Amino acid sequence: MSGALRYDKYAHEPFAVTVDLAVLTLRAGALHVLLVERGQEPYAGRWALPGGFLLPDESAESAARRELAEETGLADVSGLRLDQLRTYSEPGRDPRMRVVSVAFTALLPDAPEAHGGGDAARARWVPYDDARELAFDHDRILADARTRIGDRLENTPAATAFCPPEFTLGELQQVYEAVWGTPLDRPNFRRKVLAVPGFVAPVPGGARLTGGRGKPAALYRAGPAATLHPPLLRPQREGRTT
Amino acid sequence: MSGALRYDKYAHEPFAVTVDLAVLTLRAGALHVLLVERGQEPYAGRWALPGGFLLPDESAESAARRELAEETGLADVSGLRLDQLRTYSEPGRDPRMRVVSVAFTALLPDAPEAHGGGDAARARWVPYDDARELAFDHDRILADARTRIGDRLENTPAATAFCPPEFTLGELQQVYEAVWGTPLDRPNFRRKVLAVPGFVAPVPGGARLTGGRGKPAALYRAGPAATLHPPLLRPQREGRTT
DNA sequence: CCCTTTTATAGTCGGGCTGACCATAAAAGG
DNA sequence: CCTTTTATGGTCAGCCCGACTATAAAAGGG
Repeated sequence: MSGALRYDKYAHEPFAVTVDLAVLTLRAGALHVLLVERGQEPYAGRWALPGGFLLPDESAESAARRELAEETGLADVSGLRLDQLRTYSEPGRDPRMRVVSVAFTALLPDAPEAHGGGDAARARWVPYDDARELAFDHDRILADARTRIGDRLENTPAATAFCPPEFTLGELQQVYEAVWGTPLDRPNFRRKVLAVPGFVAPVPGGARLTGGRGKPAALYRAGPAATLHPPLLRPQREGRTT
Repeated sequence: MSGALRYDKYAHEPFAVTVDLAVLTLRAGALHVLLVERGQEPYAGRWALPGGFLLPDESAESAARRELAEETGLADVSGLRLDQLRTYSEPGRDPRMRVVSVAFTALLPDAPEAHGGGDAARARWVPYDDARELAFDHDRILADARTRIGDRLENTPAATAFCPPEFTLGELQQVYEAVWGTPLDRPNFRRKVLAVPGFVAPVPGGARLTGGRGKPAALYRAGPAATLHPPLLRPQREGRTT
């Protein structure tokens, strides 16, 4: 380590600060996560969440947005919503030195194929269940991200972030089913979604025809609500003591 | 700033990492927060949330627990639950240098008077509404903490953390009313609390007599549940577009 | 000592939401 | 033309909820 920082009357060791991103999308009805292949030690050749170091004059949110653009080549990063997940600071989570990492979640509609860029040797969308044995403590970060997203689906319109600008209620239901891992009753789901003011709004005149196999579904857009009242609670989670 | 850290092929500026604590309690039916008076610049003489720097070999959670013990002299810090709130990393939040701060919340039963220690010139319990114009961005952290705690009261037994080991349902209701800022109907509150499995359990044989003004209330202890099913939702929050 | 006040607790009742269904509509495919 | 598939509409009983009334058991005051 290089010199200690002088601050008040203490001498403080410096820390490296990074961001990690759990970027989730839905492909073919299954939850996928964006991973990059590490090019160097430690964990060379292992898959990891995209991320990187904070620059001297940017916030963690800015760094997360920059890294996302650099490592994935996504175009519309500016309009994308990033949510802080939590911060991981255990000593030893990076074998080389003290690294404190601020983790974020981001949700995308069905994704353009990612092309690795920046530090990442390669970038790929991986089915959530196949994303195991990641570098560092990224297994845990990813699990925390899924838990958090599942909770947010109950109280916020976050599910619409997985959908294109115009979507059917069937697509929205697929989001809930994929994230919660539970099948839902279609008529009841529709009734509850439409009962929440500001969750979704029908697009003025349209229905979707050519693609569908059955009766064409009505199209909706995300509504103005920031929170869902009443919430869309998951089916019976029993009271876990854990 | 002193030397930059060498990491991978980049040279990274070092950051100072701190923890800040929003420690809340209930006194006389009102929400109070633990504040310390700053002894030095910047913000000398201003009130601030307790906190401090991470040591080289401790996690943010460990640092938060240590700082809480040092600055308040509380005895039972080991059994106390700390929850990560979020991390604040905007450049300029500390006028001297880059400081990234991980904020925590902690909930206490009616509190032993805090005696300042460690860095803090003085430590005091301050009514939540009087805690304004704090140092740094602590106004915002404190507001975020209250929002978070309010949400947690809906889905977790967090409210019991404000109560002594044995408490009445009236005391528990005061917690909800103080945090949410809303009066609740007593019979309905009782019915809902008792309907949640594992939220509270009656203490084997007791009722509380001497202190009370009216009919003595039954005593309860916190139950084993980690989440509340069904949740105790706040009264009609309208769907805010914000 | 009685009566009022205060707090705890029990119960009631109608409306609304929920889950489990059943029914119908509108397309594609053979 | 008939089957399959998906979307959408409707029903119905049960539960939860908010609002409210009633009763019980203590303290306090005249």
